[in-house]
Amino acid sequence: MKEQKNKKITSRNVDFAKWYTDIVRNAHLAAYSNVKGCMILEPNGYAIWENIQKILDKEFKKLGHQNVYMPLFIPESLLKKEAEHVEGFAPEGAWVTEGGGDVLEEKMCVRPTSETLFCDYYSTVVKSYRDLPKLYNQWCNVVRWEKETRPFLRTREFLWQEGHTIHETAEEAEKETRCMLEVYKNFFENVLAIPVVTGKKTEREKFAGAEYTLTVEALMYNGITLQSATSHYFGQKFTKPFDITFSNRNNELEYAYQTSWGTTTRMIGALIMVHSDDNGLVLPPKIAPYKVVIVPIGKEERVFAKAEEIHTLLDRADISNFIDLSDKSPGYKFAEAEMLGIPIRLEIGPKDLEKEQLIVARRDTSEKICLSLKENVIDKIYNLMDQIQNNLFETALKRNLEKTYICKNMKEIENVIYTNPGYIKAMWCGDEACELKIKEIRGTKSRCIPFEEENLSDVCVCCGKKAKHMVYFGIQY
RNA sequence: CGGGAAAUGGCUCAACUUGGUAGAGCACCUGGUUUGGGACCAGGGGGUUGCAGGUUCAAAUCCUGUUUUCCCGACCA
Repeated sequence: MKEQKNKKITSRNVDFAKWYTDIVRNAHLAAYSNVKGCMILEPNGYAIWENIQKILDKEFKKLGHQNVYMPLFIPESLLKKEAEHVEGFAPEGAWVTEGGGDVLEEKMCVRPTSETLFCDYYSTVVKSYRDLPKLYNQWCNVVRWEKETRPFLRTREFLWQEGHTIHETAEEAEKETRCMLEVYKNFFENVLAIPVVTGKKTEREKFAGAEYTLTVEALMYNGITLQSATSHYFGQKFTKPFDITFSNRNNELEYAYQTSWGTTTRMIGALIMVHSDDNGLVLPPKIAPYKVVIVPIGKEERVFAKAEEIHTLLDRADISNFIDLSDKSPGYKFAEAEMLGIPIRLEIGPKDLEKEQLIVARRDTSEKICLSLKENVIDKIYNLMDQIQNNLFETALKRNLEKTYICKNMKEIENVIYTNPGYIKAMWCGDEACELKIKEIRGTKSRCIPFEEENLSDVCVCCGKKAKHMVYFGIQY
């Protein structure tokens, strides 16, 4: 075989970190800027984000949520109202101290998250149980001054959505917390084709200021875990300091119950690290900006005419696609389409016209098949997109299971983490000291306590005392 | 924020050790020939060497500071 020229990216198994950034750059998802940790989202990356927004937003609205927009700045006094919250976010605050050349009387934090802004607003508009619930969400950017940054996975500025809801009863708010977690889980599994583990964060790992935090955890190709979405139950922890009261059905003044939930552009990083390969990005059809690329071979007019015909056919079926009319060789176009992660490639050349067929290439398996033009092309494409979507999910799920280990003692954890990392299922006594001890092993943290716990053993993996919970542990981005 | 490495046309690198007007491949533009896995020929454009100081007759090269990127830790979505 002829040696491939212009081989652009580092192999995934040689240097995973370099492979990752090579994909980010070569698939034109994002570029670096002059500000550390602030990236330029390029059209291909932003288009994925737009699809994420479109699909999630629809789900949120189906459940009665409405979009709002809060200010970018939080006055210091407001941020400080809930003690745990301010403590949690203090190390990563970005502050504005001057405006228009004058030093500000009160410095302002560029929002790291908007709980305090929503609370401040709710305190003025919630009067009666009749005003509840408020089911608000906002799509925006937030800033957290991270020490170490990585495109998509950890940036100082990132795009996200944050839902903030406020309810009449604890039950209703808790139901919302759980419900939104399910929305995320379904989105990850059905749209992004990323299998996830869901559960509750330990006290140590929960959101600063929450009663408890529910989480969606995903496992990357290299066995590193990624916290991918969270849903928090606040109870009255914010409504008390912010004095959000309402007259309940018994005409008593009561503090309201609250939730918040969010997910970020980090998901794009997960898409790369779960599905992509040495040829570039691989995208599940449901999230791919373009589902199909048509590559005409040669310059015959009848070939272009057929390509146009297929293009129109796909457009009418609402399958986003384009014809690659660039002045490149077919081989170049194939490689480029693979780098961009387009799920399906159609090749049309003179030979195909003779045989009344198309060549269909799958991005996920590299398989090429002949598709007769006498058949229903659209049905076949729909069908193939489903197959690709399912295959990506199944492949990832299979890998997750292979990378899930049961550990009964610290030695076993060490062994897994240092040789072939992944999810570690282990029993835990509930003591933070044990969590910290486990963290000494390459930063292994508890990911979550799953909703369905298994009884792997009666004793804690660390201290040997009576176990309270089964916990997923792992190293994380 | 600690420890390490790096920054030279869009990309990958050379020139730096020993200071003397920055060079190649790929990419890009023009014309032509091509087209079933990263085509070929000919011509052409593009860099005050990350930024700011300093040393020197002279700095990509030596010195200081700074910014960004990558890797390993600590912190976190």
